[in-house]
Amino acid sequence: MDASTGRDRDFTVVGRALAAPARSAMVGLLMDGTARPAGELARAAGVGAPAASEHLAVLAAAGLVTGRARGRHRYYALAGPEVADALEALGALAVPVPAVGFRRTREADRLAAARFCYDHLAGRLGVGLAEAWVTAGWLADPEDLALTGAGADGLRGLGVDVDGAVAARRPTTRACLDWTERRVHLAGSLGAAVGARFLAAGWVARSSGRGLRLTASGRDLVRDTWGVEPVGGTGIGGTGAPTVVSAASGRA
Amino acid sequence: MDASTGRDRDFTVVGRALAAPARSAMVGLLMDGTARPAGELARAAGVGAPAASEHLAVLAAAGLVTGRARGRHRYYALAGPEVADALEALGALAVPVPAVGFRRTREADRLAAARFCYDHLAGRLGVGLAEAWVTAGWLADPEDLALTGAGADGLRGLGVDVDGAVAARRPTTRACLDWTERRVHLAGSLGAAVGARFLAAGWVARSSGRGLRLTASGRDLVRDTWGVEPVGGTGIGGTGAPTVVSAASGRA
DNA sequence: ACGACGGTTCGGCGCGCACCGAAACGTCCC
DNA sequence: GGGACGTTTCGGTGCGCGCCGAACCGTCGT
Repeated sequence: MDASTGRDRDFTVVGRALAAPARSAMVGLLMDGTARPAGELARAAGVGAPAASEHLAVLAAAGLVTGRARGRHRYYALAGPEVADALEALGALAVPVPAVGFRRTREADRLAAARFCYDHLAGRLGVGLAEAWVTAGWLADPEDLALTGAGADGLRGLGVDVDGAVAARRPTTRACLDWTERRVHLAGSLGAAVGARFLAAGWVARSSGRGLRLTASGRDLVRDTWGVEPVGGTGIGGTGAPTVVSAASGRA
Repeated sequence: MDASTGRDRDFTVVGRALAAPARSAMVGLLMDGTARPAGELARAAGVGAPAASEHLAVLAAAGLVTGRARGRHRYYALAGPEVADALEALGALAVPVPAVGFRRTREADRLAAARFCYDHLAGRLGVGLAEAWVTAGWLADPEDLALTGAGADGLRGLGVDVDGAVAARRPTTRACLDWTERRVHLAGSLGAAVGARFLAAGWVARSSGRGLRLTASGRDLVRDTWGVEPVGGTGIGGTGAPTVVSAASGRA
């Protein structure tokens, strides 16, 4: 309250909300888009139930999460896709963490290869698919990755509930910036539908938390159909390997 | 330090950094990409010099700002474009502020119309130009808004230092998500060059802080050349008015 | 009806942070 | 060189936040 001329956007509320390690951990757990009961979040954050309850109240007040009572549990989830997007962008800043040590690097590598971002595919798999579908003419490449007619047919052929996605109130397609690849992947209701289909068809399987493991059938599918190979070999060195085999640059 | 399986990205550091109102105000001031001495930031944030110095040390430790001593002053600026991007994305979350009151709404409206985002044009002007240049074939529309040959010629014709921009170490073009329009505008070294040119040519003028005022010559230029009219009438209602007159949707 | 269980609210405790005043350091000006 | 000024460092103080234990409310099971 005060200060100079034009008051800008105030980062205080969301900053305070993310400041506490326990809250940061909770939000990190919810980044996969799932809704989890307060007790589980408390256990994961390493705090007692009362502290967790207050933390969740703070997060809710900041507009980052919402809670819905179901039965005698209370399920908390991220308030919306835009929250996941902003957090994803924030994550791109925090990389300087050295991240040495076996478990951490293995885990970080798995997340970089394929993971769920709120409710859609991300990581090298996500950006690879998005780029391949753009070059294939399934997605128009303006900033929102709009779905083309060919794309609707193609995705329907994969078993994706395209019609349900376009009927949803959310934007059908949106571009979400990836914090590992620094390139966009497909979000929005269609992104969610694609993610759900990949999971239901057994092309990907949840590993730890938001991490995803590409199954054998999924690996074959994405490699043979679109030339995407997100499991870039050793993984040492991280972001290096190119995602798509076929050329994606040049004229659109 | 602990907790469950795969430790995710940690929002704690940047969260803590943005938590204090004084630090948030300082960062807000630096969002225009300028470098300012510590004393000015202290005055703007309403704290004493010692507190400001410590705040800036915290921000520097979090990797958000960098300080360079020049003479007996010490100039602080955002650490890089990616910081500005992430903060811009964060700003999109904080909108729920009612923002009634004359001065605030007028100022917010000016910022929504045209402003500097770190070092490039943003607001309706920024996204309008980006979209117009995509439809004109100056920019390829993949997520990075890559510069085409025609775009290089066209921008050179406007007096933009295109060659200096491509020679810079930064990425030449990047897409930056706008928090008022929720659409992308042109960032990267080319975005900076465009912004500098617009300022030098007198097409825009700095109003308060990062706000920009479109001059008469600039208004004529963008309207007659690309059909962009960022000064959307009353401004009441904010985001409503379409930015570009010519159709931007449809097939790419 | 009762007890078990998950969640929230209420006091209270302790650490940590934000702020300032005083002093030290470095640079510019005369 | 001396003095002024901008900035940082150093102690020290006070408020606020994060945590817990205990108590209170609700739902589920029987």
